[in-house]
Amino acid sequence: MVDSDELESVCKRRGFIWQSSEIYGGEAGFYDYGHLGALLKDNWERSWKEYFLGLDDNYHMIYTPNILPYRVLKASGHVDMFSDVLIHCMRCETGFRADHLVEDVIDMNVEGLSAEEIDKTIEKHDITCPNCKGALSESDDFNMMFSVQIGPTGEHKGFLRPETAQGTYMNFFREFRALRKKMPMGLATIGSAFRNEISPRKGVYRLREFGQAELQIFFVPGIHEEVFEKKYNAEYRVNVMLVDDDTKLIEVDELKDLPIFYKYHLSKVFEFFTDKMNLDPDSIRLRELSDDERAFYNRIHFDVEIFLESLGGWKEVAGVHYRGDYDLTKHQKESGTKMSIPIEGERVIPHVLELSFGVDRNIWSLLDRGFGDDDRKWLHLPADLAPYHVAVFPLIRKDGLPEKSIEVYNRLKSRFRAFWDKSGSVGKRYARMDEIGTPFCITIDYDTMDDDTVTIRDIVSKDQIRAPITELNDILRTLINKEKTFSEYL
RNA sequence: GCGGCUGUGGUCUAGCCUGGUAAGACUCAAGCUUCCCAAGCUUGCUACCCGGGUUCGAAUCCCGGCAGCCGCACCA
Repeated sequence: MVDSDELESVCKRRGFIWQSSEIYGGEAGFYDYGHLGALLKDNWERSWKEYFLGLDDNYHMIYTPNILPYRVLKASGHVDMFSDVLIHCMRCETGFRADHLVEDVIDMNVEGLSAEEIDKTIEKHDITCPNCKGALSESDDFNMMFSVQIGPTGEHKGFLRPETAQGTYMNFFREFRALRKKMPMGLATIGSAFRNEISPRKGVYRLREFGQAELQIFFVPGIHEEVFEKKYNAEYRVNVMLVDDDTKLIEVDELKDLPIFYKYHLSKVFEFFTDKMNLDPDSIRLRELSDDERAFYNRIHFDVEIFLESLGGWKEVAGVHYRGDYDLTKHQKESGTKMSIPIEGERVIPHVLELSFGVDRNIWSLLDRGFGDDDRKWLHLPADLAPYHVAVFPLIRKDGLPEKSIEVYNRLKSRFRAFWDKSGSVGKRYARMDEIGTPFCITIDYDTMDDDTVTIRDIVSKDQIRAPITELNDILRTLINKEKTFSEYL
């Protein structure tokens, strides 16, 4: 059982994550990454890039701005759809989402209606507060986007982007040409997105500014799927929960109604969590969303959920969304810029498969799943993601051991993220490294002074091996890259 | 946004009811000690969420704000 108070305490004490602007009392929905959190986040992002760009030679990274002009988000539908019409009872003050209230009472689809239209509907059907039958206020449009004024007089309206994807969609055609018209094409990006959540809570899980890592894959169904079919492994096993069903581990090919391009990427996403984040398959599931839960433009939608005790259960950390041609069609129509590509003499607008990851939620998952406070407090992180790969200590602080340990540290620090310490006892230093997830600790003792060998201590087992200083680079590299396990060196 | 609870060194807590200039544990830093898993010793840094009010005097009582937790609502 993860003690989330203890985990939070470690995060603050050691330098991972804490509330932003805290010296002024803080503001809900914003978090800072300290020096260890920043290392962990950078490492996760690097691993994500290596893995997902590695899926295909035509998958690439791009970066686009945080601020988008009004017209972009008008075209994407966010100005109209990314908002809630709120209403409250004038007697008992209870607040409601106006569209839900109207739908409950008169059974009509009010999606996309403006505040004025909803007010008219409420008046027409004489709808009152479901709690106390009191009269309802006029409804109020609440858009989840942060608006910004661009330019000296603010004459250009814009928004902080509510998702990183729109910047990518707008670049589809330029990159299609720059990449010499090769399809399928993948454009990935990592960056911040902003949503003015009504009630951000649960630490880093619902933020107003958060990181997204997204890969948008462009292709034309029936034309460009061969690439995926070749890579697809029907026997790959994934943990899924279908609508109205229990969680079960099955071969991905048993997901019969899904196209291969979808199953291929779904299984690769699952593999990222098991192989790169080292999460137990039992703690990960792919959950199919019902029609109600899915955004209207998503044709197929599975969320990746991880069981996080600190947040009370299964929590969404990523999603695989088949968005069809919705986005490119909208941008072609509103911008007047061609988004279609020539296929057998016709022009076709490509479809999009989106792999979307919440960066902060993924970082939190590593901390939650990795934290143990049984006999000791320790973090079990994948070695290549840990803030430090290796720490170097003198066993005791005399007889030249500290100087020798600095020599070893200097040999390692250009190749690894290394840390050197001499304060307290060696046990204390191991404990400190346990707490921040440093997988390996090297100790210089009296034998080192005779024969230039050192001990390497493993965070998981606390076992030690003895190795010559000259072999440290190779041993650490094979351990961090998982070419060999620690026990194979025992 | 509504209701309930809460806010004290880096972390976690005591003190608050019954106003009189803050205590402990751990952590951290410097040093001593120490031949492998938070030992011990010495010294040291660091706090009453913010603002206003009552009072000779406020961590303590009152009001307002902010933040956090729980519940409701929300989560394109």
